Order: sequence, then structure tokens, then C-alpha cells
Amino acid sequence: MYFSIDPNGEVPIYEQLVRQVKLAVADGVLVGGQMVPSVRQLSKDLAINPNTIARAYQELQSDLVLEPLRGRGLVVRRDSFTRCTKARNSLVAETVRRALADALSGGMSAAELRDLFESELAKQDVSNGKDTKS
Amino acid sequence: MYFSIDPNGEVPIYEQLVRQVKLAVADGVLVGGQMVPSVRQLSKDLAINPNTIARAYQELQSDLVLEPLRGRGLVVRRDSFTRCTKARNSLVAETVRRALADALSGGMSAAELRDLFESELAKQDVSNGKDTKS
Amino acid sequence: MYFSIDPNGEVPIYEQLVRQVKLAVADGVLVGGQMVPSVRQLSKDLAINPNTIARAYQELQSDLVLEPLRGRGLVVRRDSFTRCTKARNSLVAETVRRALADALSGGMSAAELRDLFESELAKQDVSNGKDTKS
Amino acid sequence: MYFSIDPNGEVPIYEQLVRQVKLAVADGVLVGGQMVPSVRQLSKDLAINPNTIARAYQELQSDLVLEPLRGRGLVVRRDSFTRCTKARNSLVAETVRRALADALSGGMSAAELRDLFESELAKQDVSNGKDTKS
DNA sequence: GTGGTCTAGACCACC
DNA sequence: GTGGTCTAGACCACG
Repeated sequence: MYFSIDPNGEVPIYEQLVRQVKLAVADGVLVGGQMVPSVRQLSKDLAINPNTIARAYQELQSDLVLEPLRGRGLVVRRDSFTRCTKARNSLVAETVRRALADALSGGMSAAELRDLFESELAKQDVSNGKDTKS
Repeated sequence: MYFSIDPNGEVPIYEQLVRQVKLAVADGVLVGGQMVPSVRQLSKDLAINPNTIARAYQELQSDLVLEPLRGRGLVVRRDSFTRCTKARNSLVAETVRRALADALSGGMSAAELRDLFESELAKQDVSNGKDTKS
Repeated sequence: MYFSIDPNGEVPIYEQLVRQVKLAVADGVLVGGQMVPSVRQLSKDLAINPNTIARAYQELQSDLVLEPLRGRGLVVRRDSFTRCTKARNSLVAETVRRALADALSGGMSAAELRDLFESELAKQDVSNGKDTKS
Repeated sequence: MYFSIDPNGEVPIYEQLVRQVKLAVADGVLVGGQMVPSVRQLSKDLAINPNTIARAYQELQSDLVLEPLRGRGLVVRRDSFTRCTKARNSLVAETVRRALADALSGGMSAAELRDLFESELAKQDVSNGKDTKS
């Protein structure tokens, strides 16, 4: 289970991590009870400062997604699947809402918008389709 | 023609302004040759620091949306409609793309996603319907 | 409005700050809309690293006690009084509960416990009485 | 005589053990000369790392609560009852003091505080009453 | 001026 | 080994 980080993107690194962990839980890639990579390990793998990883893990704890096994590491909470699914839904809904608001206030018709949505969906769904189908 | 600014939102105030001007041009609410409010005027109307307005207008000039009318203010460039429409399209496309990426990597099915999109579209399209239809 | 920090105590500095801010809001010393000292200012006043202050303020934001006025600083949210009062109550209740649990499981009688409580209350209430009464 | 450990609580496991042993001595559940369970035994019973048990027992020896019986294990010192009672008292007093400090600095009135104390006392005293009385 | 992010490196407690 | 805390200092975006 690995994460892909864009250190030069506009969204902070720690937030990319937080989001990806939540999405992974919602997707079922990370399941309750499973350990996440240690701070030091991830730090090496992603070539990112340990403090940045720690901050992401910290936020995931206060969001009740991870919990500490003291002295041993961090695990995904068993009750976090529902929470992460909800988080995913509101995250996506919010982004969709922003897209709609911009589109409509910019005079884009509902038809154009729907076309754009479907074409983008076709692109991304295909590329992920193989994994999803298996 | 007024703008609605959310001073506590996550997107910077100056960027909200830039975006709203571009969307207004794409929508046809602002047309070539039309003057935009003066920095001082907008600053009072929106209760926002004049520097922030100035920064937005400056960016709109370097984006070739506005141009100065020597000593009299700023006007919408006559060739900016196409440009703003393109900007709107790529802006919306980008947001849609992000929503799709998050949704799919979080295990949301294409069907769920489409439902969410349509329901949000129904909400916002209805509320804007009157203006759009005219 | 100043805070008293014990840098050598067992509780982390940033948490002492978080708690004191919440208690100050519950007490009415900090009211909605009021600005809190800037990170740099507090950092100088308390002789504490700015990052530590920032972390406390960060937590206070995610706890919906503070909100940013972008570019200008942080203010107490107008709806945080109730929240902080509740936080105070559960904080105190939790501590009392722990004291009771230890006392009873250690064979201390309810009478002894009540005496101890009243005597400590007399001590601290007197010392704060003057300020409270005014 | 068994201990109840919360491995995810905020207080370290070894300290929970130390405290519970002292409280048991103060309560009279553990008396001078009595043996405590072996490290290996407790480790299995509580599903806790033996090192953690060992650390707690070590601390209890340096606190003069336990003493080794050469080659046979650890026993409660005959003079430890008074010591543990004092430890219990200062432990409880300290916790009460912290609760009071937080309550008063958070604007909670002495009356509210007393109510809270009595209600919590009623709860816990009732539930422990049967055991205590027997 | 404000807060936010990231890096670097040190030290600690816990298991 | 694990995470947690703190310090130091740099850089950035925002108003």
C-alpha cells in the first residue's frame, strides 16, 4: 500500500497524505486493525521529512481514523470505514458543487456540463477499470 | 453588477474576484468595453482592503481580461470573451477531474458518482434557472 | 490577557495553551470576536518557540474555538462560548471521576474524600474569591 | 486479585500497574507478606509485554512497596501499608486540586462544582458499595 | 504585519 | 523499535 505525493502541488503534503489515507480506508484498501507504515519508514519511502508525516498521522488520529498501539505504531480504527466513506462523499460532493457553481455562473449550459462530466468520467473510469473489475 | 465575496473561505479573496470577473465575462454579464468599478468603489462596497482589489485587477490585466483606459479606469477587453470562456471551461474541467479522481480512488462507483452529480445539478440548476432561461 | 505556562510540566506546552484558551473563553475573559495575541507576539511574551504556539492555535481552530481573519490574525468564534463551557465541564468531570475512582479503589471513605474536597475548595476558592466577587 | 489495564489509555501501562498495586495495598486487598503474581504470569493474564510488567515491579521495589524473596518472587513489604495510604492520599489530593484549578479558572462556580462532585460520588459510591461493604 | 508549511535535528517516553 | 514534543530557521501566501 503506497501513497503518491506531489511535493510541489498546491495542497500541502500532510493534507495529501491525510486525504489518501482516508480514501484508502473508504476504498477498503486499508482495513480496520491494519497498521500503517511507521513515520520513519514512510519518511524514507516518500523522501519527506518525518515531522510532515507525523503531522498527517496526528490529524488522522484527531479525525478518529487512526489510533495508537503504544510503543508499536498506529493502526486503522475498526470503526473508521463508515467515517471515511462519509468523508469521501462530502469531499466529492463539495468539489462537484464548486464545479457546478462555477460552470453555471459562467454561463455553461447543463448540457455542456453533463458532456464534460461524462467525458472525464469515461477517461478516468477506463484507466481504473481493470483494477476495479478484478 | 456586484460580486459576492466570502472573506473566510479557503480561496483567497483576490482570486475569488479574479474568478468572478472572468465568469461574468464568459456569461456575458460583463461585455467588451464595459468599465469595471474603481478600486476605491469596490473596496467600499465589499469592505475589503484596496490592495486586495488592486491585486485582482492587476492579475486580470496580465491575463488580458481588463485593460486600462488612460486616467479613466479599467475596461473589459473586447477580445476577452473567448478567452474567459476557455478559462471557465478548463477551470470547471479541472475541478471535475479532481472530484472524479477522489471519488474513484475512494471506491465510489461510477453510478453513485453520476447520481451525486445529477442531484447536485438539479439543485443548483433550479435555483439559477430563472436567470439562465432569460 | 496572559497565560501562565510551565515549560517543565508533564503536560505539553501546546496543550496547556489550548486548555487555557478554552477555559478563558468559558470564563468570559475571552469573548467572541476578540483577537488572540499573534503567534509571534505570544512567542516573545512566553519565550516559547513560534511553532509551538502555532500548533496550539491550529488545534484551537480545528476545535472550532478560533477562526482566522486572513492576513490579520485569529479571533475567538462567536459560537465558541457554549462549546468551551461544555469542554470545561467534561474536562472537570473527567478529572473528578478519576479522583473518585482512585480514592474509592484505594479504600478511602466517602467522608474522607468529601473532607479533602471541601478543604481544597476552601483553599482555592478563597484565593480566587476577590477577583470573582468584583 | 487481578488488575484491569487499559492499553490505549493516556496513562502508561506500567504506571497503571504501579498505581493499582499501591491502591490495592492501601485498600487492604494486598497485605504485607503476600506474594504478587510473577512477571510471566501477569504478562500472560494481561496480554502485556513482560518488560512492561518488569518495569512496574522495579518501580514498586524502588518505592519500597515490594521486596524480593530470593529466588521465589516478590512480596508486599510489611511496612508498606502506611506508605501506600499516604501515596493514595497525595495522589487523590493532587487530582482534586487539578480539577478545582480548571473549574475555577474556567468560571465554574463553587456550587456547580460541588454538585458535580456529589453526583459523581453518588454514581461511583453506589456501584462500589456492595464490594466495599462485604 | 499575519498565519501556514516544511525541513533539520535533538530529546523523551513507551514497549 | 515506535510516536510525541520542542526548537531553530527558512520560505510562502495573504491583506
